Order: sequence, then structure tokens, then C-alpha cells
Amino acid sequence: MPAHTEVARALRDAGLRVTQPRLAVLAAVHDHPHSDTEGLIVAARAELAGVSHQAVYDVLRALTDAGLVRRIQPPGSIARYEARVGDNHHHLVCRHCASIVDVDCAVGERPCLTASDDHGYVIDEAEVVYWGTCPACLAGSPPPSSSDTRSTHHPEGSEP
Amino acid sequence: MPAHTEVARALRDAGLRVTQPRLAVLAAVHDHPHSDTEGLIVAARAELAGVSHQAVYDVLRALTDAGLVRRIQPPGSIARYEARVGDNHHHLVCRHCASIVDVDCAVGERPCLTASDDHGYVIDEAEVVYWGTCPACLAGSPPPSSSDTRSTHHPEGSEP
DNA sequence: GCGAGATCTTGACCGGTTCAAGATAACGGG
DNA sequence: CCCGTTATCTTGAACCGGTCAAGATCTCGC
Repeated sequence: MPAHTEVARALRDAGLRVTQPRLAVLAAVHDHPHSDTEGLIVAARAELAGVSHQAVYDVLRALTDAGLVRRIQPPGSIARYEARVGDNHHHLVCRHCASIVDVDCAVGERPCLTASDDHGYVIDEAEVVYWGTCPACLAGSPPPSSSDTRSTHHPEGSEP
Repeated sequence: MPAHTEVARALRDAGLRVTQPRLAVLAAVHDHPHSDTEGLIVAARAELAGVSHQAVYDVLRALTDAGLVRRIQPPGSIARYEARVGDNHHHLVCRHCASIVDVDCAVGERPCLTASDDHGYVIDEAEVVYWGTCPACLAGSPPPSSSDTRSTHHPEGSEP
């Protein structure tokens, strides 16, 4: 988790004004990777009491547009954010508890960027989501209830 | 689009009761690949007037659970469904108009199924989403300005 | 320090999806 | 072929993540 000065610099470099809510939210995203918006609101308020949820939404959008954070949104789950950007990494999602971990692209570079048939589309990104079951859920413990992966509701067994 | 008898058989084989709403919805999914729920409701009502939207939601869930249809849900967009299941194909999504086309996996088999580090997860599926711009949007639509719809995806004119 | 304009607060609102209770009808057994 | 059981459908309303809008506040360049 970078110091405030560093976070502030990142904001300034991105052409964004440096405000308390932005510092708090950006720090929160760094501290809680893969958190949902709700969790980030809580985390941001821990540092800056009273930030409106609307401000958090606005800030997250601004940061996302600026490329400082990345929004990930596994189908069936709500929006989550992470501060790791710029590299070609993907995600591994547990079907049961919706926990997320980072994985680097399987083949090293970015092989999936070339589709077999582009249908005339101009492709600029290939996103990969690995679905599976995490070790905790494999062991039989239904709710891992980690601080980070606190998802409001589980994706009920839509597909085993 | 299969005949009704065929659709009915698919339902029965999946252990589901054969009902009018299910026949209508399943046929609708076959007829309108990549449609959203709203569109499927309309399509289903064209065949069976008066189906409740709730029935369509229930049926879609049942069909999805049974593996007869597949739900796809690009981040920032609403749920869509397709009847092509069982093969290893992926999707190409336009950032501007959210249109979707099918693409087969780039390398033929299923290379993306192996992550570089599985973190102890048991992976059962790798989903690939290609992002880009469709030919129509490339040609006709003059985007309002620079910032593309990356991440904060606006299906249509909700920009300033 | 000052002013213009971006950003935050407050509070209402929206659309997709789900929940709940009762009516209906599909299917297996008699 | 009829009946009872029970999954499924209808109706209607709630829910929830996220957005919109208006006005107050703060940042930053000058």
C-alpha cells in the first residue's frame, strides 16, 4: 500500500485532481484487491469518515477511466476492483464462494488475443476468466468468509 | 430451429417437464442467439401470448441449470442467452453497441484451460471474452469523443 | 488570494432480477 | 382414463446495485 504522497502523485500524473475521497478510495483498492464496491465504501470510510457512496462510485469510475484501477465483474457477481493494471493477467474465480485470485496468462504472452475469426471486429483485448473451485471450498467449508471476498450474495449453483 | 417435438424431447431428456412456456422460451433462444432477457420475453410471447416475464426468468434458469442454454453476461451488460452449448466457443463483444458474435477458441483445442498457476483451485472451465469494435460501429458511428466505453460500458447514448 | 469549474453531498430514482403466495397443469400410479 | 402430488406458472411487489440531478464545496492555475 503506497504512501499518500505516492497515491497523490499517481492521481496527479493521471490528470486527476487530488481530493480526500480519491486518496481514500485509491488506497482502499490497493489494500483490498478484488473487493466489491460495498467493501470499498467501508474501507474508504475507515480512512475518511462520511464519504458518500456516490463519491465512491464517481471516484471508481474516474480511476477506472484513467487506468489506475481495473474493474472486474464476473458474471453473476457484482463489480469488483483491483489496483493491478497494465499487465496481461487474468482471474481465477471460485464458483462457490466467488473468491478471486490473479493468474498470469497461460502461455506467457498474449496468445488469446488472436481469435480464429475476427468477423471484421477490431479486437483490442482478450479477457480470460478461469472458473473452478477454491481449496477452501474443496475442503468442504462452505463459507470461507475472508475479509476481502465478502460477497453480498453467492452465485447459487447455476452450474456445478 | 428444431421442431417442437424435438425441443420437447430435449426438455424431457433433461428431466424437465414439458410446458408451453418452456417450449416457447427454448425456441426463442434458438431463434435469437445472444438475446437479452427482455428480447426473449418478447420472442416467447410472439409464440405464446401472455407468458409472464417471471416464467421466462424461471425457465431460463431451469434451462441454464440443465445445460440446455448458456448464459453469457459481459461486464457492464445485462444477461444474454444462447442455445449453442457443449462446444468450446467464446465470444467477441463490441464495446460500443454490445453486439456479440461467436468465435471458436483461437488455438483449436482448449489451451486456455491450463493456467500458469492454479493456486490450488480445481479449474473446470476457461472463458474468453474478446473486446473490440464491430464493423458497423467502425463505419457508421462517430463516437462522441475520445474516451471509449472501456470498463464503464455505456450500451448507448448515455454519454454527456 | 481568487475565480472557474471539477468534484462531493444529499436524496430520489431506475431497471434488471428475484421473492412470495396462490392458482394451474404435467406426469405417474391406480 | 381419472386423480393426486407437486413442479411450474401468474400476479404483484420488493430488492439491490448502480445512476441521475441539483446544489454546496473544494482544487488548482493564475
